Amino acid sequence: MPVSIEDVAKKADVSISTVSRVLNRRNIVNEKTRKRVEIAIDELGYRPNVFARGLMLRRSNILALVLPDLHGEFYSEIIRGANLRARELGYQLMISSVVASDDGSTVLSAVTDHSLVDGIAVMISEVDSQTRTDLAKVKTPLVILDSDVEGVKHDSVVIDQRQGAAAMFRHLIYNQGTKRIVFVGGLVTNFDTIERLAAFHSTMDEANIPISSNDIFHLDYNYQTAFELGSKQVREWARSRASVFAANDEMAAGIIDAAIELGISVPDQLAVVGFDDTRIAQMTRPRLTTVHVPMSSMGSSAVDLLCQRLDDPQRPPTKLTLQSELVVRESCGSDF
Amino acid sequence: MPVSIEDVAKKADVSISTVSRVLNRRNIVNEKTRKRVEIAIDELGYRPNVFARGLMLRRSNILALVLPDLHGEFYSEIIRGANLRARELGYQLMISSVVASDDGSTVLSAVTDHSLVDGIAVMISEVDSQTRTDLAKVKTPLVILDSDVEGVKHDSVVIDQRQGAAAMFRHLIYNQGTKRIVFVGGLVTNFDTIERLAAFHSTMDEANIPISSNDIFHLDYNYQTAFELGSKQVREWARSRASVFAANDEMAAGIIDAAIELGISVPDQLAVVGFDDTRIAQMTRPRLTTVHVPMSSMGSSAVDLLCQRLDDPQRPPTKLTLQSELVVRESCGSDF
DNA sequence: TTGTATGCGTTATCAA
DNA sequence: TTGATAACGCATACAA
Repeated sequence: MPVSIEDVAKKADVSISTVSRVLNRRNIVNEKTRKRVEIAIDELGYRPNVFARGLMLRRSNILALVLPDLHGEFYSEIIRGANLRARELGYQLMISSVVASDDGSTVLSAVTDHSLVDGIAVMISEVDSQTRTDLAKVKTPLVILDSDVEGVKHDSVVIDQRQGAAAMFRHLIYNQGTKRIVFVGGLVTNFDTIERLAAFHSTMDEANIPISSNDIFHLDYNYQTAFELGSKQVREWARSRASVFAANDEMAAGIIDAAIELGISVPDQLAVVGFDDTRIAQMTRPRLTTVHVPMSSMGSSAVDLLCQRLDDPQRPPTKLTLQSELVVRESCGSDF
Repeated sequence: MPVSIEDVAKKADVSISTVSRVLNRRNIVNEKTRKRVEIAIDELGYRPNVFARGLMLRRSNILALVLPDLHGEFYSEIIRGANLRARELGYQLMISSVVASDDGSTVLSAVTDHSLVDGIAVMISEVDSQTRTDLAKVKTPLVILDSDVEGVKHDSVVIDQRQGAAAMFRHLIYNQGTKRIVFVGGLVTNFDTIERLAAFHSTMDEANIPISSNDIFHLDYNYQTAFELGSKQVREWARSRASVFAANDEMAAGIIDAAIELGISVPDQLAVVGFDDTRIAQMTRPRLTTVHVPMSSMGSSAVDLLCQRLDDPQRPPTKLTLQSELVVRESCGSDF
């Protein structure tokens, strides 16, 4: 049933090599016979068999994107960016995500098992040594997204979150006159949280504001848990005129809703800011002051880097740093 | 560099057929030699070449998921469900999405070009005849998501939205006493919109409430446009105690925010309901009354159907209907 | 400019 | 229970 290169050759009355040439290096083949072959290809609806071709070329034109989770706007934007760019460059994208039970190694193997992918973009948010050693073993071109796995000489795309976070803290401190900032982050082991926490400490130091360890919370990036935390804490926070820095927009939204439910006005009585600048940021009331993270660019850049390496394997490892940017909207207030 | 089945054979001092047998039909091979082969495989870190194997088996264990867009919670949940199930069943998932400029055919060809996928799940929201004829040509196992392409005898997964939408309209009419419902849908050509509009008409007929054509709007499923529409219309709607049915949660959120911005209370002065039950539904204030659509089930069911067909190509075409369900929360009010 | 022949790494058939 | 060998569909070095 499937039509092969041989069928085309027969129909066009040429050899299979000629057909192959028409398909690949069009130039060296005679204008007339080329036409004939092309017609045959068209009429037969011939499509080269990817397996056979892959066997020769050792290329599939498939890229893999491995994400820690598929939940939420953040990841879907990365997928979107990656997918778009991949198509532009003539690649297909395979998606994989870590299931709860997985550890880093499972994921990688899940993808590398399919030796067919030409390259893999992996987002690593939790950096443990297991993942690190696993990664070192991979021979397929690899791009690390988000976090930076030291000692592994792969390409990577990272966000300069320290700078974005610092801009946010400074805005809160110097423009809004905040004297106390509550930090609501993700897990302690989460790379993003670590980075933002670092920015938190340095900026507060710089402003000579002490940080109470009671003002640092580690949640899970979800609306619901943030809402629950907010329900308990929001009164006290408001009383001391604190500002709340949530490490993503969802948690910010959760805290805002908790505050409103308790009759505390945001931003008048409590400033709450987010991170990422997902669409949620414009859907809350007040709209979120947040830090814009170029999510879809992360995806497309990862694909770019991957393709560049495929074109030139000798290329020295590149670390691409994307900027994050403070976006001031309403939730941080402007007059207290 | 890549270790082949021959290397393993040499190391284990057997023929390649024995190695192959160990890999596939373990039973017919002697316990001792099997052990030897397995050790060799392990030590060499051998992984069968997917291309060569695919060439023989005509199977890649890759499924494709083609979506009209990658924006938003709705699609990402479908991807999530599909991805999870695919992994459970030992498949990898390839994602493709329609870019704005694409028509239906481009998408399909983009995937089918890679003759390597074992099956394709396509979500079709806009049904035009072009897509229809294109689909008919595809010989790869196909599952149609969401809409129902008549005359094409493929498997499909659809949502019983009429029933969910009808439940919503009835709730509005009989429980909430609404006398006027404003319908805010997507494009006129959009399958979901068509279905829900049908439910709208029949339920209103059933209740003997006339529908003014001025009360039917066709937007684009986005927050922003809904917000803009709301900003213009919301006063008038509230004045006549209308209820607003938005065809997805995002638009409902947009309208609610527009209302609130104009000092109109939801649901006290205006009831607004959504559709889909994405996470947004719980993040608005008031929380959205909406219709739950089993998004991740759509994804996983599509994968299921695909795999079932792969196992049994003769199987008669199956149409799987997933139920939608009214979820009453706060935005529809309960006392007017 | 075109055709012939070889090999890519598997699985499957058939003999041993 | 094992091994030799023929496909699978394609790209390519080499010959014509």
